[in-house]
Amino acid sequence: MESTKKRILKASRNLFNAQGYSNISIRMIAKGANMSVGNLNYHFRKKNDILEALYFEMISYLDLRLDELNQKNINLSYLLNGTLLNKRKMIEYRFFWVDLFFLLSNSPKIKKHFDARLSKRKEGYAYIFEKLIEKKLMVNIKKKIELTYLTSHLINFGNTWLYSSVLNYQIKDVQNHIRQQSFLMLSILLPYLTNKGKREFYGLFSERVKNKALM
Amino acid sequence: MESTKKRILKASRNLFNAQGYSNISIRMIAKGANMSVGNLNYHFRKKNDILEALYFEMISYLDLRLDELNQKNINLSYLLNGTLLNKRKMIEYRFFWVDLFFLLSNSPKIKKHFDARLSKRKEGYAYIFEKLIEKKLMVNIKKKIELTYLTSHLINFGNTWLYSSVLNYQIKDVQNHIRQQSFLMLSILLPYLTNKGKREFYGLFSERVKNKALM
DNA sequence: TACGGATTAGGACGAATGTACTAAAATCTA
DNA sequence: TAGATTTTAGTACATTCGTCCTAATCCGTA
Repeated sequence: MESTKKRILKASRNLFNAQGYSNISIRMIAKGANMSVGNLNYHFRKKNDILEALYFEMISYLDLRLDELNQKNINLSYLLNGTLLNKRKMIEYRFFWVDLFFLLSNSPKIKKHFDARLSKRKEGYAYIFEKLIEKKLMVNIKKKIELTYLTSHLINFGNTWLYSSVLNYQIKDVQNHIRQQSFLMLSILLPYLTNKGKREFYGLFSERVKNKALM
Repeated sequence: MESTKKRILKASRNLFNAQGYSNISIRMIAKGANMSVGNLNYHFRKKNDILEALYFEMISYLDLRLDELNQKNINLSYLLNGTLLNKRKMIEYRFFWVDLFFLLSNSPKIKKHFDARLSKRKEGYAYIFEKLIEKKLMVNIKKKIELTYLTSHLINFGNTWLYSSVLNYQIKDVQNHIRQQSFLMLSILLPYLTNKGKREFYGLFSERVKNKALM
């Protein structure tokens, strides 16, 4: 029972990632999961139910990380690792991030959760800034509008890096790509780091990528 | 003859913007343009032909601006105005930028042009940086990797700001939204501006938005 | 072993899609 | 005005889609 559902979700995810949600039919999923259409329909009455199950599979992981934020020791190394973990999970469900607008407008349930998550993410970044400034890793940004801009850029990057990726590159080495994109994300913060912060950033940088080309 | 094609394109654009390319059928377009399906099919044999016509309608405008870059006097005011113009055009064809990945994968012709455009855009930014540094509006970035990051952020923002917008906001006042997004885009450059550059930026800022809230 | 609910398969249904075809109408040209 | 070409409308076609329905099968339990 349980394993059949998992089997369906796994097949769906693979097919969605390969060809996009709209291009995959119920019949293709059934074939991919080695079962009949009727059986598939027994476990998931609507195609949308599969989408929602996959979304919450992914987002519960991301939410967990967001909720734990205030128990963690925030520094650039932690941020990099967190970003790597998030991006790894996102790329497992990349079909979603590549088609975000369409999928959100087709599922009010997902849309609702996604919207509520936005304000939590903003709070998360405010907390991160606070801690980085405390540790003298980040400069104290005086102008409030600059802080708002910075937050927007980080949030938008989180939503769109995969979308941008599929537009601009053919991703060959997934792990390497995730590393690149994580550094690219952190680089939004870079000009607002103190010298101490910048040293930490470039330390992580040379440690992680070493002799790998970044572009 | 010519005006019939225009009528079809206009109706298509409106419908695509309102409901998305995939959700609009040939029959709906025909109804929107006050003509029969048969007639529509006479002017555009494939639905894809409409998409391609719309794309080149939009992109030829953007390409024009890109090609003229080296004849222009580059400063922050020029950049802001250019960004405003581009965004205005993009929002007229917003269906495209909200569904970019899907549409690119469905039209090799568009995909090819889009890819070729990427390197031209990179060159454009390199030219802009050069001119801004010459005029002591921007600091000379020593680390090459930082310059690469900066370029990526600008290009990705250009591709995804509309995508982000529909995710996070309900756009009510279009003109105001375009202004906000243009400043948000310029703010990517902000930490790399000299004091002179920063003054120019905030000068434009207070001049343009005055008493309008930005967020 | 017999019963009953859970699971599976297969097919049917109605709706919608993009495109092709045909004939009528409108417009242009000589 | 007569003939030819372009434009228009209406319909047909084949396909695909998500979902529903029914009957067969499996499997744990009494």
